[in-house]
Amino acid sequence: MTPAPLPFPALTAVLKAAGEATRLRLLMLIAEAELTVSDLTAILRQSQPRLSRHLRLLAEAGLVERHREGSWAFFRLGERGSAADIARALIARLDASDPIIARDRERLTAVRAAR
Amino acid sequence: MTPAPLPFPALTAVLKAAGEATRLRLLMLIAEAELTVSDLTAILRQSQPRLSRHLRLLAEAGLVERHREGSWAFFRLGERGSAADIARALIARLDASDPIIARDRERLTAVRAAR
DNA sequence: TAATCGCATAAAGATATCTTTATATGCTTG
DNA sequence: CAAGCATATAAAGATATCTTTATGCGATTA
Repeated sequence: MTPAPLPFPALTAVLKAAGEATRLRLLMLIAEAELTVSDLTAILRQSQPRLSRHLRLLAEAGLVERHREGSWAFFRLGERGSAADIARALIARLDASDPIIARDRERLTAVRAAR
Repeated sequence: MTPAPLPFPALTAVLKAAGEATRLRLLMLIAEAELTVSDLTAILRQSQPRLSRHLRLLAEAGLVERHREGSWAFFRLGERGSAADIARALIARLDASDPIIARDRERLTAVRAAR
């Protein structure tokens, strides 16, 4: 099954959203687990408003989905068949041994363990 | 054969380069034919310095290759196995019936006919 | 219910990116 | 070789994006 084609403005938005270091790191993490904003601040060591904004941009581009549970906001990759397929394809091309990514993943493991 | 993985900074650069409307249009066109800067200015109706700059950014990200022939600069997609594979994958997800893209392609046909 | 937690958002400031304008260089052609 | 063509690049101005700081609000907890 070939992926659903995106109109030009939608594809531009997806790439613009993914083409920023912090947001790409967020995508990598969210692809591995459903995570909350505070999980992500703990992993990336960046301010909560900063990450909230980046997460909003990712959601607006259709790359991630947000769902609230009580007071937490969980993020996960968008459905298969959506723009998030592009995120999956990109992640597959990322060198997992890259130090930035490897460190983020270590911290992700720590955060998950601390649950 | 799975595509060569990119380090995190390289992937960020690729997405940043592709995530801009004019550059994405350039990629679409260059994927179809080797084109010169003046071909591209005729198709996109944008100024020569503007396109030269966008082309440079695409080349720096490894998406396109430039080669000079006399006084012309031809652009084509980068080799298979390089970052340009991502460009190919993105193009495959673009809705070819999108009006912007369709119009660009018509003009591309006209430019090729005028050779 | 008062205090805290988790999150969102807006305003202001800082930074980056984009576009135009002007100019330079190397071909090519008359 | 003079003129025009194809391209590149830099400076300046315009615009967009990002980050911090401040604040608000609903949910949770003491």
